[in-house]
Amino acid sequence: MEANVRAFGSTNQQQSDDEMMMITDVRKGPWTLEEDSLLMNYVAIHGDGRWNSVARCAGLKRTGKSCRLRWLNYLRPDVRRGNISLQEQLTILELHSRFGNRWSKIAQHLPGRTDNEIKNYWRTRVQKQAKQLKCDVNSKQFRDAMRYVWIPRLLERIRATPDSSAAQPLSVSTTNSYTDSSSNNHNTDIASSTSQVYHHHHHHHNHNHMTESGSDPNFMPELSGASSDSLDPQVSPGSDLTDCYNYNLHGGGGANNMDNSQTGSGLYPDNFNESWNWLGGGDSLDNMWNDENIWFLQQQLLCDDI
DNA sequence: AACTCGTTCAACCGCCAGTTA
DNA sequence: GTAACTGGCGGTTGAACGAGT
Repeated sequence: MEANVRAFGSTNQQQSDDEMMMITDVRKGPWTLEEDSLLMNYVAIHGDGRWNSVARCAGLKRTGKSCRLRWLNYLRPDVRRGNISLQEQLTILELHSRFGNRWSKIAQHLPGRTDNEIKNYWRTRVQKQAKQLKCDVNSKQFRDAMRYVWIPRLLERIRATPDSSAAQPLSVSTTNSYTDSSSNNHNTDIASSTSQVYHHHHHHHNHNHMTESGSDPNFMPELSGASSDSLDPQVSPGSDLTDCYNYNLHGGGGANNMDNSQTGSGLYPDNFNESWNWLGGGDSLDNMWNDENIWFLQQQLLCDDI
């Protein structure tokens, strides 16, 4: 699995990486326990930054970039990995609508989360749903789906969730303890030190029956004040956005702004209803845009100005 | 049991902007 | 001014895993 690969390339940067490594073999691939230990110990003493120097002085046959990535995404003390809370999901959706694929910008508003994790979340969860809806993740249809469905439903779920009832044991490492993180490994032979890969899987399908609502077309700008910065981290029992789909556009008898006139106008793909219906559900869809919800949004606006 | 397939996520790559000599 | 260096970013890849058959 591990690979000692002679670095090569045509750019100046890659050449500099080569030179930094004294034209020796550069290790690539998963980090070993020993490498993590070397890096953590070095950073603990000397601090981070100057990553090429870190790699060299710590005795790691890694590029500075690799060390930086490992530290930022895995080893640093405040990194959080694992289940993404409802608030975090909400924040990601909202911030992505504002910033697009500027993952680091989004990550700034999610303490402990890395741009890499948010990017992975988006690609694996959100883009998957776009694919199921047979629309492009950047399409208006999909943006509207987020605006009118996911975000209202997330808000509803957040509101409906007592402070701790939605929280599952945080399956993330909140410290840089190698023991903590490795304890989450699945079938990883730590002793072999050939890989130290953390895996966790979300297989929650906690299909709550929530209300859904259509909403003000200006919803997103108003919601733009929301930020997880001001919210306690919670862990969603299901970070999969499908949890938010559990409703029936036409069933359940609820009012819905995504009515036939909209779906028939090309705003939503032909299979839109089917894409939602596969999740089941059938709740009342009205009342989302009631005073309480507006109040909730206003509170979020007050909490943070991004 | 063995195989295929889909999902997840750690880690890599190329590019670029900022900094330094 | 500029070439080299460094770090940050977004896109992509592929190994590991679970589920399904």
